[in-house]
Amino acid sequence: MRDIKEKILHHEYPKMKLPDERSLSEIYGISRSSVKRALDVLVQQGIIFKKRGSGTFINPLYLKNRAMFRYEGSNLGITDSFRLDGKKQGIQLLNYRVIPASKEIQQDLFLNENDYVYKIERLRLIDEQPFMIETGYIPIKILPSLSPAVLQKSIFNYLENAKGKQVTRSYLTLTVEPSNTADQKLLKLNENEPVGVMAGVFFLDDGTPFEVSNMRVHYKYMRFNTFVSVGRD
Amino acid sequence: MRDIKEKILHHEYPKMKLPDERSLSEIYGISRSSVKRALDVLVQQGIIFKKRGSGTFINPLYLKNRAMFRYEGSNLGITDSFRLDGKKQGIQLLNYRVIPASKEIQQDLFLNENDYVYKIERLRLIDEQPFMIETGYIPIKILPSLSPAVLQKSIFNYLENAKGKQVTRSYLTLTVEPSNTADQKLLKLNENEPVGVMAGVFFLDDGTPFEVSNMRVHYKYMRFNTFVSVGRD
DNA sequence: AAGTGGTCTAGACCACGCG
DNA sequence: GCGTGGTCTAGACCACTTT
Repeated sequence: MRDIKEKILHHEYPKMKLPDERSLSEIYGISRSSVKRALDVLVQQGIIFKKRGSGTFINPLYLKNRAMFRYEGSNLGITDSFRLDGKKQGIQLLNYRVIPASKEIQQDLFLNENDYVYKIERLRLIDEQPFMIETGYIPIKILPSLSPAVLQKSIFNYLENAKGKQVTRSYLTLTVEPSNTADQKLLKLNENEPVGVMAGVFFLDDGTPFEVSNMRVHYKYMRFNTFVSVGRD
Repeated sequence: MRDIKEKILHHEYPKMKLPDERSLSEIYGISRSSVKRALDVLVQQGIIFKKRGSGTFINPLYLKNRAMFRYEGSNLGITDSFRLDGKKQGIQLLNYRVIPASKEIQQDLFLNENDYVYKIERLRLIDEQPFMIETGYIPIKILPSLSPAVLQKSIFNYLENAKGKQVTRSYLTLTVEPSNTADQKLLKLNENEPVGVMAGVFFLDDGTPFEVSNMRVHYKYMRFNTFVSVGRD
């Protein structure tokens, strides 16, 4: 997959068409099924598309306008899902305590009756400008040692560096709401200025639900790019 | 896949856990590979998640979020992307004319200097309730015959039924804005009630950019579910 | 050690598009 | 008719979790 992607970017398929799957399987010395798995990922990323009976083609738009497609579902979490290019990020810890997991959170994180979670409220800033209020719930059994110092930085980075665990997926619901008084105060909004809300669960690479998060985002900073493809139901 | 989805929605897996893949393959009399393909789609849709060594679990958030109108990663287009379970949809044509494509639209739709596009403004309703203002630009050369009658219904369906072309992908940017006076009037919003904006391009299955669209959605009807996974590059 | 998902294989047969 | 992608099979072996 990596090799084919490279070749596409380096224009090594001048006819905008890939070799057929059976040839690719021979070229790379792998089974056709494996070729299919690889190509299906590229389809998902919008890089190629397949036409039954005709072949597999490179999406010209991907080459012409790579910037447009570059989210590629490959950015996740706060640290890089917002366009922070070179801007200075800040985190202000608003509140932080350990509480018993509510019924709802138990359900979302697959916890038991007597499991505890951190409740973490943070204000995120970019270039001194507050742009997001984040409320997160993390099971203490996943991160038994979480200090305020760590919470001033990216929890995801901490997880990866200190624990070798990666946050690889999230299931988020995006909605829109008028701002409430807390939003207005913390995010410096007027009464008629709204927030975007991203709420959901983050998962570790092994599938463990890791955090329930609710993010209220200043509307000017709320921007979400998505490449949608039709599913066959 | 359909059967399992049904069972999930009808809470027929009370432990939030599916049978293991080998059992499913026996239950349905299919190979384990086929079970995997089916489950992988449900994973992609954020309905379930898998934990190697443990099993396959239902995403509790998915059940919670089965609210009214959803725009899912797996569905596209207006007609079926919003889950309109039994509700009556309406379309009101606000405005409709042919204009030269602006520079920006030329770029987005890969048009030439002197190409023309339809500019189509429509108000969408659900159960008599207006919920979205839609402004679309479509090249006349793709749909030379577009009548107001067609515009009262789904353009995507028309494309598929009359022209045999399918809209299979879109690239959308989601943002949040305070409502303007036009929004307030058409969508029956108060001054401090916002709209969600979905703007982007729709593509045909052969990769042709087909429509530039801007959708302003009543905030109560704006709900976007997304399952993000980190790409392995 | 047993159970569960992850990856991969080598092939069969089907459905679609095109010459 | 032939070449192409689509679907499916029946298994092998690996990696991780739980008992």
